[in-house]
Amino acid sequence: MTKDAKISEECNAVLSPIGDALYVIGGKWKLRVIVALKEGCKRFNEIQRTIDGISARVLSAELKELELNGFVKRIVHHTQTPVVVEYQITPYADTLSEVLQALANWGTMHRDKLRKER
Amino acid sequence: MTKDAKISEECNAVLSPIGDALYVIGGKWKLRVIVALKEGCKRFNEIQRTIDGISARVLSAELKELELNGFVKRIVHHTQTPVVVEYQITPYADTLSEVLQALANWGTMHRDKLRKER
DNA sequence: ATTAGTAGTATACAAAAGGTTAGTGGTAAC
DNA sequence: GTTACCACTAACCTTTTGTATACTACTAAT
Repeated sequence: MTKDAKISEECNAVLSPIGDALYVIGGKWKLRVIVALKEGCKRFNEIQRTIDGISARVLSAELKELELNGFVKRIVHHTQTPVVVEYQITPYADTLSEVLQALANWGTMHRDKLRKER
Repeated sequence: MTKDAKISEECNAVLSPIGDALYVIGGKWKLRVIVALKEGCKRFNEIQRTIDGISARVLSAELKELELNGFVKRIVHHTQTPVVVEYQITPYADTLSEVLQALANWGTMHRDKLRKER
């Protein structure tokens, strides 16, 4: 096996799961929406107010994708009019806690580093 | 303090560091490039061959950004012509190991789950 | 009666990200 | 002598992502 092929093989053992992960939770908003739901947001407008800068159109699309991937459950309460819609995180979303923790830790560390450098 | 304001405050304590992290290492390619370099890739074309689907134009841009953020060092060897360029990961890139590990673990788990569901 | 809130969708547009193709100027292998 | 490798870059195009505005249809507060 050539050197290149060996590197490539080892690489892909790490690259492809990371690719799989980024495929579902990558992008600007997905993790943020999950965090917002985790922290107790349930209603559409509540989520939008919490996540700075997200538009209704994008939030709507993100919620749909997250539902498709099993992170979120959409519950419609027909008990009264107008309809009340509630979004719940599923237990599967909890499997992301390590990823979220690692990202939050690193983000905090990185910001501190930038502050000291200036 | 209202309920919404409280949720919002707690949320942002987690959301803003995650936002900071995604700002520098978010996007389709950054983490992949870092992994490739970590695993021993050093040369431009070698990296491009390893990361499936990346174009020279995009790789070039990603490497520049990574250099700017202190993850990568670009070293030009003028010893011979044509010039040989080497990319090295910096120790700062190692601070990402927890994030990478968490993502790779989750990606592996997620793929297994999808395989079983089908 | 007006205003705001609910949970979105439709439309149109702008910006960002990424892909494709071609090309540089040299060297080294077939 | 043709081809391929090296490390890119420029120009151009497409796709993705996001923004802004308006709208629905109903309720509750001012």
